[in-house]
Amino acid sequence: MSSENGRSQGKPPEQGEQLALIRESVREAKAKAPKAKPRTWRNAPLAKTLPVARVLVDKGPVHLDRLWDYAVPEELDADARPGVRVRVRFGAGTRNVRGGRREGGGLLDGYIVERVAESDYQGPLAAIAQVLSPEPVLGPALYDLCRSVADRYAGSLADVLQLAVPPRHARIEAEPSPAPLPPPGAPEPGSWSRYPAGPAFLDAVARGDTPRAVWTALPGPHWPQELARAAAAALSSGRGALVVVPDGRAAARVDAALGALLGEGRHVLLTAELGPEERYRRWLAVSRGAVRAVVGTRAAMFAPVRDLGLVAVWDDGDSSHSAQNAPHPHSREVLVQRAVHEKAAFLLGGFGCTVEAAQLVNTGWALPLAAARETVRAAAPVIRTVGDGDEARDAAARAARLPSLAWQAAREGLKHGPVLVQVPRRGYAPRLACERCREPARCGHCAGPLEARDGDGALHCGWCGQETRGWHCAECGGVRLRAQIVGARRTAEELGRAFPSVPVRTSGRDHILDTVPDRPAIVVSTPGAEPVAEGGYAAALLLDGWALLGFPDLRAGEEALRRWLSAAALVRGQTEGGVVVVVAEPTLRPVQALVRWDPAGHAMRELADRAELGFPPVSRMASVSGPPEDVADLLAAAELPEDAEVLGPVPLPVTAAGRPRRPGDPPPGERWERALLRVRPGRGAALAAALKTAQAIRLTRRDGEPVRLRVDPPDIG
DNA sequence: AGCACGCCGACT
DNA sequence: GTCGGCGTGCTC
Repeated sequence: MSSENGRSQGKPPEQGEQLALIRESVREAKAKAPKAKPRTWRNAPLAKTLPVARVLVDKGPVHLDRLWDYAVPEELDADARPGVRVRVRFGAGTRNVRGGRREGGGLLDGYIVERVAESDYQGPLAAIAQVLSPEPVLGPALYDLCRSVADRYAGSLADVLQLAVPPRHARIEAEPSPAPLPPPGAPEPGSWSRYPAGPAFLDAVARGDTPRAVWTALPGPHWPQELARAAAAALSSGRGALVVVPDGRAAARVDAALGALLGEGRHVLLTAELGPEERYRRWLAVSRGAVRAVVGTRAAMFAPVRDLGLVAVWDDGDSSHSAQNAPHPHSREVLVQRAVHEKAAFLLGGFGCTVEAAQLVNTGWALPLAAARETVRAAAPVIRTVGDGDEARDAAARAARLPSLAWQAAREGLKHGPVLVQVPRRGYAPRLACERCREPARCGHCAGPLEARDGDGALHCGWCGQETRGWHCAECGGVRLRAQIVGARRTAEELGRAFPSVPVRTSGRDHILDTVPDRPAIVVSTPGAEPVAEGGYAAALLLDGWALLGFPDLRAGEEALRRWLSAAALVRGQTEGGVVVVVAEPTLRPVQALVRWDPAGHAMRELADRAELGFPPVSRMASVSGPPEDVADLLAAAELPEDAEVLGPVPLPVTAAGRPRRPGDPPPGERWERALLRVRPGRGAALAAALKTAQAIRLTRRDGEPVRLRVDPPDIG
């Protein structure tokens, strides 16, 4: 890790510096104009000090992403503190009309951002209509955070606020929060001792320093306790801690670990499952400083933890770290910003390693935190690979559609404990098979699985990518194909027949098992839903290699490795006889990284490739999508940074009618295009600002449809 | 987004 | 004259 006064004290990879500068210069220019004495239409009595409130109007016109000055009437002076929710009149109807004055315009919700003595605005100020609640929910730190997140993602402040500030429940606000407990003592390093730099990281956090680390976690069940200890170290320094994990299950485990370490009352769990009222209750406890430590899913990334001492993210490669709502901030990126702005320590951990994490290390912004090679080797299971084409010789293995090696590993493992079988998620990448005899459709060049991309009828090999024309079944001569999705249930049935004396359990999207007992059983699971085995699995079979690696995405390899590592980390270490069999081409890079248990090395090599190709995160990208003429319009109007490269636009696949639409897809039947914009990393803020400005101009003039902007588009490739 | 103002042609 | 088309610009 690095420390605040250490060598790696650098700039974060991306900042809203550019926008901040622009705003600053606008403010300076305005400051030269004589400031008017604040006056209202009716000359109503104003607050004696700081009579002007700078208000962020929520849900106003999207492009009016700025603060508005309102007068603070004397009777609202006490309640109208920075951060409170207010209602204000906003709209053309509020203006003076001829001789008389009329109050028109709608009442809009907003937040007081600050109170100032004078306004830059020359005209008469409208008065704040109402203070909705005296609770200051948008404090200065949270406001600054939302502002910089909006800037980075070319989104509006109001959109970010929607993610960051939960809706109000008056009844909950009326309840008092519990009294804050004194800081706990510094925690023992515990299993952090397995990492050479672990205890030092913990010490630095406990001392009040701000070390930053990218942590490659050892396989096994210790990570929730390790995250809890890191959080406890921050608390012991008198500061707060925030831990963001991908899903509710992981959050519950860290929550339990925090409870075991700190008792009750020093931390809260913040997840969507709580329901709006309980969530607001806990959020308020954090906002009021009654609780200093938070663990939660992505919405918790904005949690207004007081005097933040540590931010931590677990498994940042999991796609649920990206918010579903515009402008789609990613918890890793938001917490990088918070670590810098709020001067907190930073811990990014997982079994895998994303290229973005590798980039943080590569730029020297964070230091690697990993165990010694021999510690890793002992803790990890033995990994064996088997090509998908391997013929099974045993009849039983063939019946279960398992290669011999996988079948043997399962049979052997079942003598010692539960065996995990990871299968592709239904609909993830449908495998094609002969409609008549069910023989899988294979590529004529390399025997890889054929896939139908884009639904345009063309068949491509999932391995070598070559197109196959005029397919016919090698077995029976059939010419019609069907999608053969072998889901968890079918696999479970087949395995049940192959191992009739062993119970078979399944865990998948709709029915997730948390844990399984330490007894022989076959546990079939889709990626991400793997139950924890109490004594570790004796073996695991990873059967979805072709599906994961065949996915046409820049991250396919990284994502396959991440899912394999997550499953394999639940298996006993090799010293306890743990074995993993992965059905995938052994020459492929992610497969080799799994065999060597070297996620960080894999990420570094991926990063080097991306650098060569100019792909993110070595460059910064944004996408513009919409009807072709609107995309062209916006690109023509935008004053892009000089070095910005425009790739495309290219047509997007048309959304088929009736098909469930994923967010970001064009409306059914519409022909949309997408352009990608690329700049070097330091210019990301300038790119976002240019796009946002161009979009705002379009919205003001109301020419054409608004286009969709997305910074860090997820599906490049 | 709304809403008002303003500068044009056709109507009681 | 003046009613109302919608193009343009502002909203503290």
